[in-house]
Amino acid sequence: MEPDRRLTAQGIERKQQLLDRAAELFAERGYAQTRVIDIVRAAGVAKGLFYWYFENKEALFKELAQSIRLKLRREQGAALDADAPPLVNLYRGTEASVHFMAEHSHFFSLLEVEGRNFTDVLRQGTQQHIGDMVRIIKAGQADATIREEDPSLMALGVVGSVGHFSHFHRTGRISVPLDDLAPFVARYVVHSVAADDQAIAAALRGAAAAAAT
Amino acid sequence: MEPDRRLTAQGIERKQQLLDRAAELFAERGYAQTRVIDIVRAAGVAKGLFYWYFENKEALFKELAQSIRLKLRREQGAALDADAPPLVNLYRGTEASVHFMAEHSHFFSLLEVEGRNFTDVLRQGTQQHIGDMVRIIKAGQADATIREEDPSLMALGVVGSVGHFSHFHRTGRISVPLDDLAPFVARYVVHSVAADDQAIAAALRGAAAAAAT
Amino acid sequence: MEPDRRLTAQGIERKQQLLDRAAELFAERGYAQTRVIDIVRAAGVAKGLFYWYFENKEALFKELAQSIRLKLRREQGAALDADAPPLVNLYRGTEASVHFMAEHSHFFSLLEVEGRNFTDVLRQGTQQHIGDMVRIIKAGQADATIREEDPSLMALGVVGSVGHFSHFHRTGRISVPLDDLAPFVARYVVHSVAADDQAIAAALRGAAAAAAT
Amino acid sequence: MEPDRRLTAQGIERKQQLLDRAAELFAERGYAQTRVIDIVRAAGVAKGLFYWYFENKEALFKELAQSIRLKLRREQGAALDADAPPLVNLYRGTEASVHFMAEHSHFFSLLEVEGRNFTDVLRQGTQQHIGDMVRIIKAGQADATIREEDPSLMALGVVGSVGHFSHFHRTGRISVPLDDLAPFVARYVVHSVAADDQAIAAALRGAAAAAAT
DNA sequence: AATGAATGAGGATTCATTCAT
DNA sequence: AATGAATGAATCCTCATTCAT
Repeated sequence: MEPDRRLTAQGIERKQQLLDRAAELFAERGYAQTRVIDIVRAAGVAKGLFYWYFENKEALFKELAQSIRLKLRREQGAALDADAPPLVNLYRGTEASVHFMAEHSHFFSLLEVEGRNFTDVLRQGTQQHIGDMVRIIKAGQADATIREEDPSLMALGVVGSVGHFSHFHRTGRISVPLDDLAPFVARYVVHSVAADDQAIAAALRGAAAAAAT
Repeated sequence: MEPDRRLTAQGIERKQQLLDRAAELFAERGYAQTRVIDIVRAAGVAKGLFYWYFENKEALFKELAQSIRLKLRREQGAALDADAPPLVNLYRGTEASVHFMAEHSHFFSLLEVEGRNFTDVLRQGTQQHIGDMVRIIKAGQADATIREEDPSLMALGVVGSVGHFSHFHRTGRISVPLDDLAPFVARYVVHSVAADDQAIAAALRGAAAAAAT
Repeated sequence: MEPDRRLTAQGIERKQQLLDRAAELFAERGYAQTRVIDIVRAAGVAKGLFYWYFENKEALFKELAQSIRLKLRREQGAALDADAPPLVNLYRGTEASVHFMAEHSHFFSLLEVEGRNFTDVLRQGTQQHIGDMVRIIKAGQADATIREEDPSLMALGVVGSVGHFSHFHRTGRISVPLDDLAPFVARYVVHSVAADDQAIAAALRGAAAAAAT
Repeated sequence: MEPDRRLTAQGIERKQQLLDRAAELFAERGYAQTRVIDIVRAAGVAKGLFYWYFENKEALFKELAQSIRLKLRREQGAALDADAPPLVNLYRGTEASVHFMAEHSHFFSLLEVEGRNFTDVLRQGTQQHIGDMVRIIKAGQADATIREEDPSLMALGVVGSVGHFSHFHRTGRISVPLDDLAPFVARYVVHSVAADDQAIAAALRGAAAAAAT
């Protein structure tokens, strides 16, 4: 009816259970194919209880969206280091992103499966990420290590590659272990945007050095 | 039960009507949110007729999938030229693909929205495309114009980039006109996989020459 | 609309085809489970043609009922011979009935399956048969070869036995060949109604003698 | 999907309500002519509840079949007494069966109307009954009170007679009161199978003596 | 808080019948 | 006469949501 009640510790846990199970099921089968009864069963509670914690199925979905939004936002800043050379930063950020997306494959599956209903989250989520990328790319163009093309397009290219490789890894299309895949993707995007052979060589050296620390 | 009948010209047209309207509606709202009655209304026929042409809703969906698969395959073959240097082939194939996907954004929206239900189509559809890419990449590695990395991964990178840029274009995230975007993407993937500056320069020159013909 | 038209020879044949196929299918699966399309397919004609010959599905059924009614009536008188001793008559009539029902198992299956819709046929059909039986039984009671019980009940017993054994034979429950079954049933009903051992012995002797002719 | 839940007393009652109403309606109009909504209306509950208790319409039907089967089996065991002389046992069993079938005419109408769909139930249900009969008949042949004929055929004859007389009584063809009909049928089947006059006389005496207890 | 029974709107599918050719 | 495409009423079943306990 108007679930907005103050919850006990137990209640919070229960609710989280429901959210988590729902996220899994939505990611697996999609929103429409997941019945409320599937969710409550997975969470081991009675059907009626669902409506104690959530107004309805859609409300749960929105809450899920909100929580994903938060999670993404929290993690994002961490990956980049403003002081490193742009291409090295790009390399390391990419490597980190691939790892991050693999760890939360769950959420990203859901985002993909129900992308239509997550338009805003996807926009907002990538918005910031892309903004970061654009800044790095512009810096690289300034010191001539990144080639002169529309920075926004290149940023989309980078973000897209990370997303795609992660997707393929998540869905079993790529069987290469994550620890090999992440540096591969990093090299891949560096090549995609770098100005020339020299810039590439320097970036890879820099990344190796940073990793050695 | 049995729709597999031989159809008259009129019948083929009617059936295509239904397929087209369904594709539109599925792309707009998704499979589950599209009722059979919505499809027949959009096509201007009675509900019962749907079942004259299709076994059921799912069968129509599969036929749609099949037709997309065919379209892709047909187009892909045409784009490539076995005799050209690998990187030039890659360039031109990429450019063509971006155009093709933009022209059929309809279908590709559907593929994305209902990807989960198209798993097999997507697999099979991209399978061949990726196979072509792998072959090109291996040829490039043989003549040292493409760098030495796992060819399958690089192929996925190329195919993924095309897909992602197309998606961004389709969803309005990219406002650059298609005639500028396609060569940009082609350059982008050439950079992603090329062995060195020299190979890139040669490829771009080759592509320009071919285009001038 | 108003199929009552004068039919050509071809037309009569076609119509009979439809009736025959329908009878088979109704007997196999029942009326409701038989679709019009099943009937026309079995008869090898187009669906629309059905309605040229019959007002609708129910009308066909009624015509079928009518034709069964006629067939039964025509056959019935033939089996009995007024001059023979009652028990011999009973014996021979029973034997003949078992054969007759086996030959037309088709119709009887239909009668059973759709008994509810054949109430009148069943009534009328058995009415006469039972009437004949009652007459025989009364004759037997008059000459003390059949025991003194309600003649109608005994007649029902005899008719019921014939029907039941035929049914079991038709449905494969009885694997005894028809030429053994028929005399068995005849003996069985003679025992059921005969007054005493002596009457039975005489009847069996009489039947054997008649058969020898 | 899953109805197999443990039910509360209330639930059992509700479910029985549905079963009973369904049995009535099926017997009246037949399975196909009875809509789910007719059943729930007759039971005074909402449509959806039907599917809480039953997987689907067919499942209810099968459960009905099962319950009839059980009822028959239970009753049949009770009617027979292993120690009595075979023909007496036959007499008494027959009498009891006629009463039983009259009391549950409901179910038996259903069995007849939907016999085609109850094939397995009918088989299994009568299987045991006939098995019992065969045993009795063999015992009777052993002590020479039942004539030497195929025991299975005779058993079918006995069971058939009971069924047929019950049917005629149920459908109003026989107006004799049940308390007169039952002994008549018992006498009838005794005559059908007995070896000779002496055996019959003994059986009738035995049955009368047992009834006097 | 918790349960699970109860409700009913919504949507897919079937099939007798009609109709244009 | 004949065809097979077209129609839509009828019916089964699903599932989100509500409710009594």
